[in-house]
Amino acid sequence: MREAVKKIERFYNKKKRMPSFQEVAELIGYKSKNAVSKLVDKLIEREFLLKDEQGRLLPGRCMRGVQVLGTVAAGFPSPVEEELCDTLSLDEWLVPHRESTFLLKVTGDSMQDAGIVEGDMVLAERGVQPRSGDIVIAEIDHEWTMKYFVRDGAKVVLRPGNTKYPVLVPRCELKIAAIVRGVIRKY
Amino acid sequence: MREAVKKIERFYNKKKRMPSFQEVAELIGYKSKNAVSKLVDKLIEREFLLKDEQGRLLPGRCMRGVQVLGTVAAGFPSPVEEELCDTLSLDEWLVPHRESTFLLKVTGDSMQDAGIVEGDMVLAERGVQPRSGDIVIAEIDHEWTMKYFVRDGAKVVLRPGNTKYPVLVPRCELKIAAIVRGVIRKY
DNA sequence: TTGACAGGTGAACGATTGTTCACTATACTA
DNA sequence: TAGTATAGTGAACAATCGTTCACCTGTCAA
Repeated sequence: MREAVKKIERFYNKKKRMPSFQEVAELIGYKSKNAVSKLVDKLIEREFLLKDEQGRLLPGRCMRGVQVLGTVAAGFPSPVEEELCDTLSLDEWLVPHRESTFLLKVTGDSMQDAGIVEGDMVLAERGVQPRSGDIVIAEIDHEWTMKYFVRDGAKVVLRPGNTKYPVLVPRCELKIAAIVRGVIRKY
Repeated sequence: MREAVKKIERFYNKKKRMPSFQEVAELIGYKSKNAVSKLVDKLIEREFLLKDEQGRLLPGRCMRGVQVLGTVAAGFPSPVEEELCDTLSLDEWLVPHRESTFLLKVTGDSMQDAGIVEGDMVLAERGVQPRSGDIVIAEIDHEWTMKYFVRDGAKVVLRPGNTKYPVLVPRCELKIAAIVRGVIRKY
């Protein structure tokens, strides 16, 4: 049962598509597609799988993404609780609009107080109106930089997340290219 | 051409499976599957799509994931360069082993010098041998915490990423549950 | 001992799959 | 003006799809 889900999952990760009923049969060791049909019904009930309108298999919520557990400081979930956990696809969670989103590598330490350090990847979204306090990717006086976007009365300034650096006041022009939607660091 | 890719991409994101040739025809406005067949051949050549061994469509590298651009401080890519960019699936990039990886919400500020602040999500992987300098999720003297794992001679200590807090030396027992593989922050 | 039931087999079904062929229309080249 | 790719149509093809039916096992409770 649980074993079958894992095998289907492996198939999906390798081939990047869901198996057919016949392939599931071969995967598990069944000799009949009917056995698969009954198994699939149960897996759908437990949300491991989905079916499209033509009966083909689709990955359920449990097939893609990462398990989400509790919090670090507030204690660690027991193995029993883990079974009840939710799963989350990083792509779907972090990237609502694929076309206008892109990834940018960070250099410099001008945003380190915001927890963004050299080597981090930044998820930025184009074509969104920035609000005061947002972190933005901007072109100020023909130079590209990442800073806090702050509306100070009628004026707009770019404030770094590091007291070592000065607040930038646009002299001739300020173009907001994108706002930062997320930060990703990989060790 | 580019339009067709976008329509297929939308189909894939919505239905979580690739369309059949007939569905592509309806999507684009073709009345013949053969027209699709010829179009697909070209899209495969440009790596927008793939085919499996049975001729079905698979998402190519360009269909999933986020565009990766240059660096922030080192200048901003021009629109021409963007076309040459690579794409990256966050799930595949950050989660090599789905079964042993999980997501944990961070509370407290004990790792803020490492750029991990309250509210961040931490990607942790179970069952890996920690090396000195790794950030780990550990149970020290029956309490769960996230700290640097430091091998100090023969002894092992847990060092926080914040000078406000003391270095933890395990009194009775220290269990390393997982090592931190990544940090994710969403605004 | 009997009955019900869950789990699996095997075969047949219509529907849909991707492929292929002959054919038409448009656009561009020589 | 004739010739040649390019792009799309429409129909036929075998193969595969998921579904469904009757049937064969065990297992467990009454």
